[in-house]
Amino acid sequence: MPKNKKAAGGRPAKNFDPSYSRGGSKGGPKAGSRSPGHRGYKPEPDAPARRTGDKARWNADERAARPASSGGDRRGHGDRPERGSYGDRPARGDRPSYGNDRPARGDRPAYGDRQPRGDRPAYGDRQQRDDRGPRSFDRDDRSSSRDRGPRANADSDRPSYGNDRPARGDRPAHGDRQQRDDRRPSYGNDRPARDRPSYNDDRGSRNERPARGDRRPAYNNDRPAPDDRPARGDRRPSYNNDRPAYGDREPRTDRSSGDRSFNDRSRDDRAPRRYDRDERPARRDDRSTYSNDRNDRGGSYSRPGFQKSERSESKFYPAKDSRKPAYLNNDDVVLERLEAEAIQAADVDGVTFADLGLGTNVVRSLDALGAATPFPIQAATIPDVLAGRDVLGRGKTGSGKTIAFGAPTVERLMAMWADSGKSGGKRQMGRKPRALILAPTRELALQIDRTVQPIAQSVGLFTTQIYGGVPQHRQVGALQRGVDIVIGTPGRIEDLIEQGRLDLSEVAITVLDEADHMCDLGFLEPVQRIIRETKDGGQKLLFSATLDKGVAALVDEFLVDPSVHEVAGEDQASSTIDHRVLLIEQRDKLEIIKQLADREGKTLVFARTRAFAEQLAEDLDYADIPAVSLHGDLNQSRRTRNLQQLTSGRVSVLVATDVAARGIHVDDIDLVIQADAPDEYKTYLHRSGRTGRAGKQGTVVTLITRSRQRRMAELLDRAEIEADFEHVAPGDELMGQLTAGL
DNA sequence: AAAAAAG
Repeated sequence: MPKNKKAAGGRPAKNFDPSYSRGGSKGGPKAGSRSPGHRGYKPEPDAPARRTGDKARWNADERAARPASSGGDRRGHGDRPERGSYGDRPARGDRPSYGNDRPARGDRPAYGDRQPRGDRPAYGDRQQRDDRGPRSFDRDDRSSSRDRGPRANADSDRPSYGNDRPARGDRPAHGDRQQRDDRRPSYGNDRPARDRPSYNDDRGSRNERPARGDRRPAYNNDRPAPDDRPARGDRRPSYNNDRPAYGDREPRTDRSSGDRSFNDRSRDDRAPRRYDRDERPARRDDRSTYSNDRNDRGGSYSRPGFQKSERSESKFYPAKDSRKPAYLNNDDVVLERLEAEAIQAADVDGVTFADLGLGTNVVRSLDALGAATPFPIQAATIPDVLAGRDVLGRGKTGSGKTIAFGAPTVERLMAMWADSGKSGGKRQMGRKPRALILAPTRELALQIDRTVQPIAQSVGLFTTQIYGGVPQHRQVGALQRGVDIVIGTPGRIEDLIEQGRLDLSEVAITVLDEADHMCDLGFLEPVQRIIRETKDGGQKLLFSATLDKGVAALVDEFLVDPSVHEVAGEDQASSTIDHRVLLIEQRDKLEIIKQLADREGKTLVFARTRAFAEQLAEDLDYADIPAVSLHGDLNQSRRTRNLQQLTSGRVSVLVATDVAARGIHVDDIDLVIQADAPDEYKTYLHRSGRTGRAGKQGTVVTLITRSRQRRMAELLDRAEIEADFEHVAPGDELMGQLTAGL
C-alpha cells in the first residue's frame, strides 16, 4: 500500500498523548508556546497556493523495504532470556507510555497493513515560508540520499513524509505533534509591528494579526484537559505480558535495593561492572607513569594559570572542576591517562593509510572519499583500534575523527569475520550487527553513515541508520536483511531493542562520537543501557573534540586499559579560525546579524532556543536574506531538508540551535555567528568548529551585550581562545570590515 | 536550554 494512501480516519487521537511531544517532554505543554495566540502570521500577499506533493514518490522503495510480516521475524532476545537486562532499568514512570495501545504482538497487524507514519497528517506545514515564491525547495528532501555513495540500504536514510499532505483544513485534530508544529510558524508574530524583535514571545494574540479561525483548525480543543489525562502511573506500558524478553520494565524486586539500578543487569554471562573500580584492571597503578610530564608539550592547554591543582593541571581539562558534579570530581583516572600520547602532526608525514594497517579496499574507498593520506588523529588511533584496544581520541573539530574510527572499525570487522571462518561477501539474512556507532543527533548519525557506509560497502559490509523521527519500518527491514554496522541515536536504538527488533549482543565494537556530550545528563543513562546490551568485552572507542573527564562514567564501566590519543599543537595559533566578540545593544542584535549574514558565503547562526532560531530565520528571510532553520521543533523531514539547503548552497544562512553545534560538516561555512553566546566553553569550541574545517579559513562572531562581557571573557579563557571585544552598532565601519574578507 | 523515542 502506498504510504501516502491515508487510512480512513487516521490514527485515533488518543495515541498522541499531548503531554509527550518530543519538544516539550518535560511533561505538560509549554506555557504559551502552544497557545493559539502564538500562531504567527506573515503578510504575504504574493504567496502562491500551497504546493501539492508528488504522490507516488516513494512507492517503489517502500515496497522493497516493507517486510512481509512483522510477526514471525522477531528475533534476538527471545533466545537469550538471560539477557533480559533491559527490563532492569529503573522504573520510569515518567517514560511515555507509548506501549499502551499496542495490541499483543501476535495480534498486531503486519507492518504492511499498518498505517505508515508518513501518512500522518501534515503537521509540519509552514505556509508562510514554504509558499513564498522565490524559494521552491520543498521537493528536495531526498538530497541527503543522493549524497551517499553506494548504498547498501537505500531505504533507511530518507525522511519520507511531508509532501503529500491533506489540505490543512482536512487535518484531523489530534495530538501533540500537531501542536508542536503549530507552534512553529508562530514566532514571527510581532515582526511587522515592532522595530525590534521580541524573541521567545509567547504572548497572546496581537492586534496586527488577522483572525486565525480561517487559517487553522482548533487543535487545542481536542486535547484533553490535563485533568482528563490518566495519571502517569496508569500509563505504563502494558506489554509485559506479551513480550517476555524486554517487557518487564518494572523495577526488579529480586535485587538488593542497595544496588544502583543502572548497574543492575541480570546477566549471568558477564561480570558485573560497578562504579567502584575495584574489579577493574588496576589502572591506578600505571597512571603514575603519565602524571607529570605534560607541561612542556606544545599541546593546546599549556598556558600558565591553568595549573591550579595537580588534577586540573591537565591540559586536557581546562579548569572547570568547580562546575562538575562531585561524583565526577573525585575521579581523575581518565584524566591522567588522557595525557599519555600526543601525536605530532609532523609524525604523520609520509604515512599512508596502508601503513597504518588498513586493507586495500578500505584504502581505496578512503581515497574516493577524498582522504588520501591520514590526518594526525587518524594516524594516532587507527593502529590501536585495529589492535583491538579501547581508544579515547581527541582531535579538534574538523580533524577527521569520523574516518579515525570508521575505517578501522570496518577493517576490524573484516578481520574478525575472517577469524571466525564465516564467509564474507554474502549478506546473511538476519545477521546481527557487530558494530555500533552512537551519535548525539540524527543529522550527525546520518553524516557518519555517509562516510562509513562507502567504506563498509567496499568490503561487503552493510550499515544502517537507526534514528528517530522517521518511520521505523525501513530501519527494521534493514536489520532483518542483515546489517553489520548500526549507526544511530540513542532513543530509537533503545526503542528497537525494547521491541525486540534490534539485538546488540554481537556488537564487538562500540563507538561513541561526541563522547563527552553523550555523557551529559540525559544522554548518559540511555547510552549506558545501550552499551550494556553489547557484547561482553567488546571494544569501545570514544571520540570527541572536547573529550574530557566527563566520560569517566563510561570509561570506568566499559573500557579496559584504553589508549588515549590527542594531537599536539592544536591551539589557536594553528587554527584557521578568526574569533571576534561584538559588544552590542540587545536591540541591535537582529540588524547586526542581518548585516553580517547578508553576503555570498555560507553563514551558520547559532541561537540558544528553538524559538529564537525560528524567529531569526524568519526575520532574515523576511529581510530578503534567504535563511532556513534547524532545531528540534522541526520534523525530521524538514530538518534534513533545511540542512541540505545550506549544504547545497540553496540558501546561504542556516539558523540553528545547538543541534548543529557538534559534528555537522558543511563545506565552506566561512562565518559562524553566535546570536546567543554559549554557556559552556565546549559549546563554543564545537560551534565555532563548524567553520575553518580541514584547514580552510573561517570567522566566528559572537554577539554579546555588555552584561555578558565578563562571562564571555572567562569562557574564552577556558576555551583558550583570544578574541578582541569590540563595541559595534549597526552600520559601523567595522561591520563591513568583518565580512569584507569573506 | 537542547538533544534523544511513537508502528
